[in-house]
Amino acid sequence: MARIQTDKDVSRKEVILKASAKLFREKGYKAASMRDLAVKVGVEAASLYNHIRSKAELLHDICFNVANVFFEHINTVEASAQSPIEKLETLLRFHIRQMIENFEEVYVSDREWRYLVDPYLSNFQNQRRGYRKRFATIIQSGIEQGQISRIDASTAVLVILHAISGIDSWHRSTHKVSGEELEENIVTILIQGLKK
Amino acid sequence: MARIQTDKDVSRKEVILKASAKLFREKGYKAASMRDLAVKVGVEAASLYNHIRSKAELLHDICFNVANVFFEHINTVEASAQSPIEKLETLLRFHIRQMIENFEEVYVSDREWRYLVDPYLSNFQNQRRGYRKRFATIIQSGIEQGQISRIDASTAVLVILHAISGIDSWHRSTHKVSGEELEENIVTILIQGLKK
DNA sequence: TATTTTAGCTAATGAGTGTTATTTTTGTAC
DNA sequence: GTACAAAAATAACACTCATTAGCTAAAATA
Repeated sequence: MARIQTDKDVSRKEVILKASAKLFREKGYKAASMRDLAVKVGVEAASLYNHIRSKAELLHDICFNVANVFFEHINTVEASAQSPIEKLETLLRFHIRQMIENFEEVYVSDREWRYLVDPYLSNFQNQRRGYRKRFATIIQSGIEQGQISRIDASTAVLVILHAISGIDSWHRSTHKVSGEELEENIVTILIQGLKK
Repeated sequence: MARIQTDKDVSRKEVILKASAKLFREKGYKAASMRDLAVKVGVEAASLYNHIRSKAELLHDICFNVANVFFEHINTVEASAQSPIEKLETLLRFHIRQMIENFEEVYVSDREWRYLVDPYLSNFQNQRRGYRKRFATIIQSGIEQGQISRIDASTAVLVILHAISGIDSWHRSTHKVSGEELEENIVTILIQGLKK
């Protein structure tokens, strides 16, 4: 009988959550089975239910944990005294770093959220829409102040956010470029492209 | 007994293929069942097998049809007399237009290819790698000719290709921006960002 | 019209799914 | 060592899945 390993403050649920993020990223939420997860954790499938309520709960926790991190960050950015284009760069760099440092969770939250069930699904979609709107508002004020060239702000948001999600390919390929280099390259391409 | 509707030259398999692309885009390959597909086509699930070999075959056909279109296009671009940055713009515009006009198939090929099974999976991955390499080579020669600023070419490819996949959100949302506007916006952001 | 081919149906199969109730084992405090 | 709670295992459940077999009706061909 193999117990779930837990170092210090890490609860068994957190161990399962971490493993599920990796599994969902590798196979996709629907294709990942609780038996797969059990193997990763080193335990029988049914035993997982001593610590979690359902498979859906795992996805839910991953998605909303990630969403909260980004929401807290944009709060501080909006409250700061930076210029629009500086704010934009701060947001962009935060996204890139999150994608690198917290890869599995951010990736799952980005690609698998659609398998959330209501009411969490609608909730998540609303949050997502809200975030993008606030992002677009920053770009819009950059345009109005003449710092950013006259493009459709919401298109710019889509381009930026999806460009960042491209990091997954970098993450999987053999890391020929360092995280710092990657960050600088992306910032160069996207910020320069927006500057007037 | 309800027959599958076919206008003139469209075979019943093609009707099923089209419906499956839409279904796979909406629900994801794994979450989409043959019973779902049967409903969409207006027939019993088992009847589908008079025209197709398997669910896997549908995904395979979608992915490789799309891949072939892009391969043929990059062949003509490489053979053309355009400058690197013009080639880049041509490729970019083609991607955008394909994403708009051929949305379901391109989207599925982009997001669901990982559910292909070997040997098709490896095959597809190799093609994909090859395409990106050729894309990166064009950017690289643009850098060497001083048209494009000195960034990592393969990162630029990732940014561009993923930025385009962001169009799905536009496609789903209420089309507030026209296809042409969208194209111009994206080209502005990405090409200007690369120009020296 | 008679015959063959195509395309649909119903029914069933076996494998895999998330999850549960129940029982057994483990670690810990007295 | 005994008692107790936490965490594991076992076995089973009700479902869904892609796919096959066998049969029938409709369409195409002659």
